[in-house]
Amino acid sequence: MNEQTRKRRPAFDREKGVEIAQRLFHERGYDAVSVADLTAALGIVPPSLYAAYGSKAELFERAMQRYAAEQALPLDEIFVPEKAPAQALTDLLVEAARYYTADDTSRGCMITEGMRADDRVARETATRMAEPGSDAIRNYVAQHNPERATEITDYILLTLRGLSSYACLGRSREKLVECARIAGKSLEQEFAA
Amino acid sequence: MNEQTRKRRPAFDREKGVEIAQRLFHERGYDAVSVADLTAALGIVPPSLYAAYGSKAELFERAMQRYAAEQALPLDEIFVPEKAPAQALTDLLVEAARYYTADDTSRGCMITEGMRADDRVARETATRMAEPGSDAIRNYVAQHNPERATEITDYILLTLRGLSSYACLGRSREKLVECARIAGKSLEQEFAA
DNA sequence: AACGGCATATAGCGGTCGCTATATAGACTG
DNA sequence: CAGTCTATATAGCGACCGCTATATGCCGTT
Repeated sequence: MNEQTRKRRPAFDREKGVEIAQRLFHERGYDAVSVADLTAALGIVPPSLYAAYGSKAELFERAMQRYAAEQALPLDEIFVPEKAPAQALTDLLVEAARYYTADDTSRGCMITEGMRADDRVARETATRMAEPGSDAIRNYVAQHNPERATEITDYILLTLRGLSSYACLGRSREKLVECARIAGKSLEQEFAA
Repeated sequence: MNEQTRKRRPAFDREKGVEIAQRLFHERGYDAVSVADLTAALGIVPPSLYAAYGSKAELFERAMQRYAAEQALPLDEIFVPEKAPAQALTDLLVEAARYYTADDTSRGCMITEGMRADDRVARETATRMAEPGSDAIRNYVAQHNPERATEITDYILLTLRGLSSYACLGRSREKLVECARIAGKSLEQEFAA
């Protein structure tokens, strides 16, 4: 019948494809996005996706790298020396609350949520991507309170997970920011002692 | 060939099936447990599962009800009148930390984690199951600090989600309990003011 | 003992999953 | 222009998904 559909279209934009995949994976999570969803969103067919990215998991990794490069919390700006540690870490939580609610459809932290994927490879990718951020927080805390560094860092990371999870439930930005502020009050006591 | 395999086995224990399903769903989450996993664990074939429970989603609901009945935090014991509110709520967080790490293979809160399932029906079931607990906490907080009840309750619920999420990552009971204690320090300030 | 009802069994439905073998169209090189 | 190479297209692989039509063995009733 309509043989013109076989007409080959021009090569698609790889980087644009990663951007679209990033949005999809962030909105729904690795497991809930199928290769069919991805190819439909990218306007291509499966062999093109595999030729360009290798696999769904590798495309996820590229999407995560793009996310980490563009959406990471600005730790450098938050951890400035002239700021009191408790204030800086509270700012970190509040800023996270804002980041996690910046987009109504892509809520929470893509890396944090990726660590809970059902797919083992995706989970390990996300866990690996999370390490630099965790290390940066741990290092900062250790500079100001080496004795309680582990405990305080765990508290921060746990609260960040709470913020991301709460954001994914659709809770408002105001709610999250208020929770971040309350969580920050514990830090004042930790650094005052 | 071996026609004796057709021999029908005695009826299986429905309640025992719910117990096994509860463990599986808690360990891996709704989406990651297939009907084949369930029937294999129960030692039955799919038609028996559907005859007994209706569907995977309905078996999940029964498993959740069993979990809520057996594993719910003892709010009655924690919210005793003679305890200071900040202390009671800190106890709640610490007790949650212990509950969420009671079993090495079934970590976190089954209801909390169920609220993030990919399947819409399972998610709504979990969300519905979570309401009584949230309401009980909100009522307790409102009795002691009506002006800040919403904010404090959100902070508690968010921290509980953080604890559950951290537990699912395999973090130790000691880590979780310490985080719960740190989180509790914010509450002292909230109720002192 | 005969029988009806039901929970089991076998077998397989239509659908989706991630992924790929093969063919062909277009771009680049000589 | 002819030839080569790559990225597209069609079509479909085997595996698994939740679920079920149908047949049969067992039990309780009479």
